[in-house]
Amino acid sequence: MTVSEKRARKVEQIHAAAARLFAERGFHATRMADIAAALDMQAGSLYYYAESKEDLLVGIVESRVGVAVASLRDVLASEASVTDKIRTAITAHLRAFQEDADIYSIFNFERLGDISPEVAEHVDRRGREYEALWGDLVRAGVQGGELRRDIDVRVTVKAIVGLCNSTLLWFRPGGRLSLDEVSGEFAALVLAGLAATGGPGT
Amino acid sequence: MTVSEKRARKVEQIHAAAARLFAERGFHATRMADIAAALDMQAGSLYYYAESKEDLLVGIVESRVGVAVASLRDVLASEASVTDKIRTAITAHLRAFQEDADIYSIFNFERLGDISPEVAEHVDRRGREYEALWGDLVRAGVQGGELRRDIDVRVTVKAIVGLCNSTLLWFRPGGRLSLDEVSGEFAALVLAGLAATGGPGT
Amino acid sequence: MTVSEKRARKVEQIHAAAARLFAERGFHATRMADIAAALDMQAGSLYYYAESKEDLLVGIVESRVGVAVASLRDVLASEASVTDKIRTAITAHLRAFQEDADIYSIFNFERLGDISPEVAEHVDRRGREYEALWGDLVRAGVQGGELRRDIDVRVTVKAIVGLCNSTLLWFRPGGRLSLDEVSGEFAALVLAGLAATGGPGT
Amino acid sequence: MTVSEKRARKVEQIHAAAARLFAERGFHATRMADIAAALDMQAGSLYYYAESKEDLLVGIVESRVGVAVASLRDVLASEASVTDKIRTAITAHLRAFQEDADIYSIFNFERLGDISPEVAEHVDRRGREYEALWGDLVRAGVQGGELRRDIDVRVTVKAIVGLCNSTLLWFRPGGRLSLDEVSGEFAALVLAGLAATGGPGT
DNA sequence: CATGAATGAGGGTTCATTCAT
DNA sequence: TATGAATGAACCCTCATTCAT
Repeated sequence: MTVSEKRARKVEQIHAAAARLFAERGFHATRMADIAAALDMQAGSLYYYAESKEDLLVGIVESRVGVAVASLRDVLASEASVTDKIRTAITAHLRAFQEDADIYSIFNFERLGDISPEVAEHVDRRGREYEALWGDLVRAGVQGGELRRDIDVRVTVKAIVGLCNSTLLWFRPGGRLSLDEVSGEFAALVLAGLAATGGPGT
Repeated sequence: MTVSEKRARKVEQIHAAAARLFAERGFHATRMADIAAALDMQAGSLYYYAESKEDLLVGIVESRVGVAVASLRDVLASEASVTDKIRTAITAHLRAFQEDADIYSIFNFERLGDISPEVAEHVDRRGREYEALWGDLVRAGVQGGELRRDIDVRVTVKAIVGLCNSTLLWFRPGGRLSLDEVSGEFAALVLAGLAATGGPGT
Repeated sequence: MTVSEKRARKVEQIHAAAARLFAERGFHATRMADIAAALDMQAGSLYYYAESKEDLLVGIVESRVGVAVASLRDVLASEASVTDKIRTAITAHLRAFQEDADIYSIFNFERLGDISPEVAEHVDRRGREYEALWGDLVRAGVQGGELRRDIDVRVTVKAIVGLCNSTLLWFRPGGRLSLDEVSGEFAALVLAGLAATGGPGT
Repeated sequence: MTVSEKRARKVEQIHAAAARLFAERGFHATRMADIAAALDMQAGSLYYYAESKEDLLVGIVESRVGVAVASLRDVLASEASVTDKIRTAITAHLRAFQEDADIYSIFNFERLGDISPEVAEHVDRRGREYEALWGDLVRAGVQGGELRRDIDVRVTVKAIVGLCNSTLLWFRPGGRLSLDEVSGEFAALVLAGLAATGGPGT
């Protein structure tokens, strides 16, 4: 393992520890000393790897933003029906949250604009892209007759995304229901909620 | 107006200003001086009305927690069908959020447990009560045949509440859709999503 | 004494204490705690009056820069001969240094450009003005025949000013010679050094 | 080249780089990392050649102090007239400053007493020796009738040395005037300023 | 009640220095 | 010898809180 590989690994460890604490306690309530302690270091040592606490947050965010969008893009690129795509996309969303709960908690709950306007704008842009993809999916469903004609696409997208995001506040793996059960339940609610009642064209 | 009435009014003004700032910037990022400045006061003067910044948050939370539950209890006490009650309850939820966005933002996004375990427990208890009422409503709908038999009540409740809560992040009065339009859209999604497909008893 | 007068007085006390320490130890070697201790305060309290340590330096410099130039301008406006003006101006320079040794030490020895480019530029500009006035004086002496024709005006000015400035490093009131004796000696050296040897026009 | 020669050479490089930075930015504003960077090294590596930052300064100062005195002693040992010796000594002073501006900037502007009282005392002693030599020269001129009787020798020496030292603040080789021109101008000023007006013995 | 002033604890950050490799 | 890494003390600065007036 080269020197710079070791360094990169350490940076990643620091990002991971910081992300966890930022997600758990919030950016402001997390002290550099907390992050350092989580890694058995001194606070000052962190500055060997990051220029500032803010830089830590920016580094975390920048390194992960875009993953969610990419994953949904894959789902959309498939040949499945809109119904199947929605089901799959909801599962993907929840799975991403489970795998990277820290970063998504930061995206959703931290006021990034107060910390770094640039990174906030970056995250917002990705969020808008994500919602735009969902919008395309829903619109396609309406046009193809799988989904109701009378829905408002943008509010519907907000609803689906908000629904999925809300799991951040309560879902914990190992609880009563598995992630797949929850996403199944969500998908059933959403699909039934949006389904065209009669056949296509009604 | 008696002296103590004036005092109570001032306390309320302070709570309102603090609630707004806590909601906008977060508890940690809000300084006592910010709150004071919003009221054309000096930071030190706040201590005639609150013992501490924490106490301010606790006061805000304690004075409002329970309103949401009470409002839902009213909805449940009515004679309407489950379907109508759900529709009304969603509207009530969104309306409460619009009227008191600050306090609900604090409930949803602030880590109360890190500030005051007691108040956090209090809020959580009310939240559980609120969800319990929703649970009763949903269960009644299932039993009465208005709602699908195969739903998981607790996840369904999480879904509905999470859906409604998510409006805190994007809904702004005066936007493209009115609050009633959004709640109508949400209700349609939820009701269609949960509706028993065949007639009662199927 | 009004509230804002008291405040202004305190600011002045802080500036004076800071100026003295900056002059004695240098800006970087002076800690905010040192300044505060000189005033029987806590370091944090200084921030009630100044935004930063840098701001303290800037405040000190900005409030005094220009005094030396003004004083020389007065000398130049008089009706005396160039010879007398030079003598008077040298005395004025040394007297200003004695009265405000702190600020002039800062001007001369602190690297202001590393602390605040704006304030450094301001001080430099004043310094150039000061030298320009000396240049006018010396040139007038040459043209009027009081001073030698073969001198280089700019170097001569640097010499005179450098000579006077050097007293910052060694002159202390109460020493063997009084300030007037030193300035008399300096003036004699400079005037004899620059005097036209023959009569005017030689 | 032996191992210890290589080491000595490296020490000298480090001293040179450190001296330059200390002169440019000041001791406190110069970081060990800056010095190391100037030599394409890591800060930690400097500790193979110096025990501390302070030690670096001490090493620089100790290795050069005395050169100026030696050079003046040579001038004094010659057979020239006092007038010629003064002219030569002024040139030597300015030349030494040009060749070793860094070290003389440190001598003149750094508060050595705050860093190492011993080295400060050493430098001061050398400075006093230097001034004593100048004093001998001036006194000889007075006694020999070349210089005015009424001058105060010590102030005159301070004046000459201060004058020469001030070039550190503004003289840059390659400017409008050469170093020889400046020292010629200075010598003319000083010699005319000190010259006995009547013949010897007046 | 309200304010201006002051406090002091604590947090982010810097940097000379050390040390295992 | 040189480096990357880590340390820890110290510094600047913030801010909730207190208090005399």
